[in-house]
Amino acid sequence: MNRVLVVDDEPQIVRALAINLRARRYEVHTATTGAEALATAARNPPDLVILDLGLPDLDGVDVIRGLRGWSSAPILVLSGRSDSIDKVEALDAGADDYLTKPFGVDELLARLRALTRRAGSPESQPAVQLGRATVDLAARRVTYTDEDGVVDVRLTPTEWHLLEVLLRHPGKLLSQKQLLREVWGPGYENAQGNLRLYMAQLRRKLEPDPARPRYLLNEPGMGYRFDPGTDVRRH
Amino acid sequence: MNRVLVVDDEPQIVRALAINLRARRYEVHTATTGAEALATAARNPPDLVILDLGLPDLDGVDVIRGLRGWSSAPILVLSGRSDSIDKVEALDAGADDYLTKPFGVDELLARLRALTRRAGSPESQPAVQLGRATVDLAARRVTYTDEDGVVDVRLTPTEWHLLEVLLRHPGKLLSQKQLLREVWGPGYENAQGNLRLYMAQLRRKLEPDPARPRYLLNEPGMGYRFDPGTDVRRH
DNA sequence: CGCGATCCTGACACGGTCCTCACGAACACG
DNA sequence: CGTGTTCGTGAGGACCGTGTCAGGATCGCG
Repeated sequence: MNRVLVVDDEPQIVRALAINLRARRYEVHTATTGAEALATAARNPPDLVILDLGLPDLDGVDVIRGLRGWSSAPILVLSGRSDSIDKVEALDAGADDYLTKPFGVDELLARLRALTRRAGSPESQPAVQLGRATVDLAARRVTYTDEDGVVDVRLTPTEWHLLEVLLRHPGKLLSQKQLLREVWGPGYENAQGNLRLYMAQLRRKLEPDPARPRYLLNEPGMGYRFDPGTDVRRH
Repeated sequence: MNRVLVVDDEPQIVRALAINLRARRYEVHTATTGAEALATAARNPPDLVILDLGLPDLDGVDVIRGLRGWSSAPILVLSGRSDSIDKVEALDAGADDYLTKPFGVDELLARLRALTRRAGSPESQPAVQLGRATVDLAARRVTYTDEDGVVDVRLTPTEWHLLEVLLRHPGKLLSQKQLLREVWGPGYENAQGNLRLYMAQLRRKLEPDPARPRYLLNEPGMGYRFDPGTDVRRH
């Protein structure tokens, strides 16, 4: 929940933002053109996008549409133009916020917090229990309480990303395509063998009995779902 | 998903916003003080809040906290002050957007659309009841409330597809051809045996008495219909 | 350059799902 | 009462999706 894509045609602005964000524990990827932005986003699907509208190759609105085609990550638009029409177009194309230059870094960071807060809202609780395993989304940490003490469980980046997507939609069934798009980006939608493999690894590391999963469930032909053990049904 | 609470101490601004919003089919409630805002919100829980920070009685941030205590509706803050510190405080207190006066109405409306778009997407839970069975289309999950607790019911992909088509047209009669074309695609329009089989499976899994269906009904020679159980005992 | 961790691909066994076929029941009609 | 049609139900085999393992490619790092 902290991978940010920064897109701006002025390298010094990108650098400045990246430094600020990395200091706040964000994982930052950058791009200076629209095409590069879409390619980078596909390779490392972001949880958050900071997008300058004045790009040399593509119209900013087209970049928004390109991202919205497969990602639902919040998009914060930066722009030098303060015309009302530009803002309306960008927001209606799928952007979530619009900030005109020059801006204060404090304000930018506050708006990013507001966006991530809402994007991750359904899961306001930072720690999720899977039997004996405890997943702390905020701290990025998994512990397993064995018979004699707590043990740290190490997850690879891809395992984290997959687990995060599942845990963010408790009880909801996610199709293979959805999962592949979220974690590996579009273009990997047919790499189902991949998904099976990482699901198996997650089960091996988290489930009490990996052979018969209780939390990371599969519905044949449909997809996967995270079933919180004793959950409060809501509607 | 369209009830808006407008809070501003200047009545003419409230009036102007209310007119604009009502013209766009929003249901508008208003308040001119912080206390009144909290009271009105409690009486008519809003889906969206437009809040001016310069209120006479309460600090705006306190109003935000008061709302956030029980509501997760998006809050858009209006303010005459453009200081960075004010924005950061409001956003970190739980506001979702911050707009400084003077502002364009177009921009305000576009920001409202962006907020409702994101807040409204995870909701809209269309849970359909079929007697003791509950079908959650969004989560793709079916539960059956037995004498002793809730049991998960597993449906195969084709069963889901067929059920989905039926539930999307409540009470409407659908011919065999329509159903076959929708679920199996064109070319299978004569495989009526197929349809009978899967209808039987759905009834076995969902109906209280599969031999005498109450929800998944057949009209001989015509087709099938989903009767949303208004508990009309027919005989 | 070597080493470890991570990521991806291919292959196989198993279980579930899908479809076809066949038969009995209910009903309308002459 | 016989006949035809339509619907419900059961059983069987072909096929697809899933879990799992092994092995190679790639990347980061000392």
